[in-house]
Amino acid sequence: MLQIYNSLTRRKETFKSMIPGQVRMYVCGLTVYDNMHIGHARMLVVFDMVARWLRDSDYKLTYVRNITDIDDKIIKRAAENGESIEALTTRYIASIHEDEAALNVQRPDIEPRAMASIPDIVDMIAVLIGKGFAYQGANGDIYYSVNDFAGYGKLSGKRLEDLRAGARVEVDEAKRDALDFVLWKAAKPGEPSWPSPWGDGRPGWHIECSAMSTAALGNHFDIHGGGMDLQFPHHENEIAQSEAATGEHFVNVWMHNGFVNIDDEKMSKSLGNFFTVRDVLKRYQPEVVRYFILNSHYRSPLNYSDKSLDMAASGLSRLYTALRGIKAEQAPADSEFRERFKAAMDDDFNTPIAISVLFDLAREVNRQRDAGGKQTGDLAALLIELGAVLGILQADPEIYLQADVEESSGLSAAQVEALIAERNSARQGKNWSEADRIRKQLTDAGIVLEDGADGTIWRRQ
RNA sequence: GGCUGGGUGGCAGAGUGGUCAUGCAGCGGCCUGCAAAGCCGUGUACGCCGGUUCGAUUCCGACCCUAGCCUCCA
Repeated sequence: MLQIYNSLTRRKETFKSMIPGQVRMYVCGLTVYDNMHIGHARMLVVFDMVARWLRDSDYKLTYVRNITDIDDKIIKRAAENGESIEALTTRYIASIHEDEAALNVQRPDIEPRAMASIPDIVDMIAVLIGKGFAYQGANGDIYYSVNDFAGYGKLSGKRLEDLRAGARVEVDEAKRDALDFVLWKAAKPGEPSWPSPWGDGRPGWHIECSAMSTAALGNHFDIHGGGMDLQFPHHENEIAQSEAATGEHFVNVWMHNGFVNIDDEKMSKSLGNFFTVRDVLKRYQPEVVRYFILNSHYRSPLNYSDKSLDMAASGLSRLYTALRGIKAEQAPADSEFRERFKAAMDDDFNTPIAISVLFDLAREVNRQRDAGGKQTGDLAALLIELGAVLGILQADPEIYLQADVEESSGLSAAQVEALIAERNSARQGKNWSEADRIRKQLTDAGIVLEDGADGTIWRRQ
């Protein structure tokens, strides 16, 4: 039985899908005006893992993740670059899709874009105005009236009075209440706009997700995800908009992934302390990044550093080393490892424990191999199969272990093999000092040699 | 100030009312020309102070420290 921590109730609950055997999930995607950083990668990998586990648990999943392609920052960036919004967003959507593919993140079933969803957005705003939940300010903007929605604050545990007491709430003459948020921004010169019953303009950010999720999945669906920072106000506002518009309960389970930190401080654009996925992939294989992310629980903070990535690389190498030189056979249907893995994943997607099961399984593979056991190939197949749920261990071990990255020490596979051949002829002549000299040269270049009965194999550190 | 979280062994990171997390690093052994990899063995970890209990890192209370949100943000 799958248990999921629900941000709405602040506890773990047994997951029960609305339609037996089917799950509908919406996740807030990226605003496309720059390359993605490791924090975005975490969100993508976490919900990819969730999607894989739901499918592995035999749910028919409809996974929707939006693209925000119209927004203040996009307009600003396009103006700075002197390019069109379309050119900017097209470029970054392509970049993000490339990074996703590198990280082995499967594409969502539906990837709606805000600009293509304007009619749905306008419709929802019209309903909100009609029901008295929204009004037009003196400046022409349409606002949501938080005082008219009784449940405002239920997701984030905030009360309107407390929010008003916060010193940083902006004062805006056009709003009836300082906490009211914009649904439709009246057109400004030089900015893109669309027609609406309230004049030309463009949508506010929050209404985009309400409209896109409802259009794709209906008024009421199973899971809504996103980063922890979206809980308030974005998700709170989505609830207010959608529930006011439809009169129905919006989402059953709210899931929020934790942040990636640098030196225990949130990684973010505004703090300027972020690492892009592209930069990190110059030094580490994408699978290392994926392993690093899944090696801690999705709700915990994750501290990024070279050291932690190095440690992740070491751990992943151990798993691949267990698979090295073994022909995978038939994964056993019944296995203690399989059961433990499932129990971990069913417990609110506890991937650190699931990975620990992989290590236990790798040890058993190694033992069996050392003992010449018949089950070696079967257990290796199981290790690969369970790895697939996490999106790891799917490469040929030889290829993974010898793969080069852009910023490496620089020895090509051919150079390594030439040096190995040289060393092996020295070894044949029992010229140990020469053999050790060559090995030292390789070690210094990050190449690890292993002399076995069938010859010498190598890998990158 | 309000609302959420978190403080675990050298490091990373789970978890639990009373023998095991797991990984990295370290140490000893086997193996090896020597290594590497692997296997075996190895570490009196749970912020502080009280309380409940036969027994608490795990439950309760206070305290200290820390992160996030309250403004765009995965």
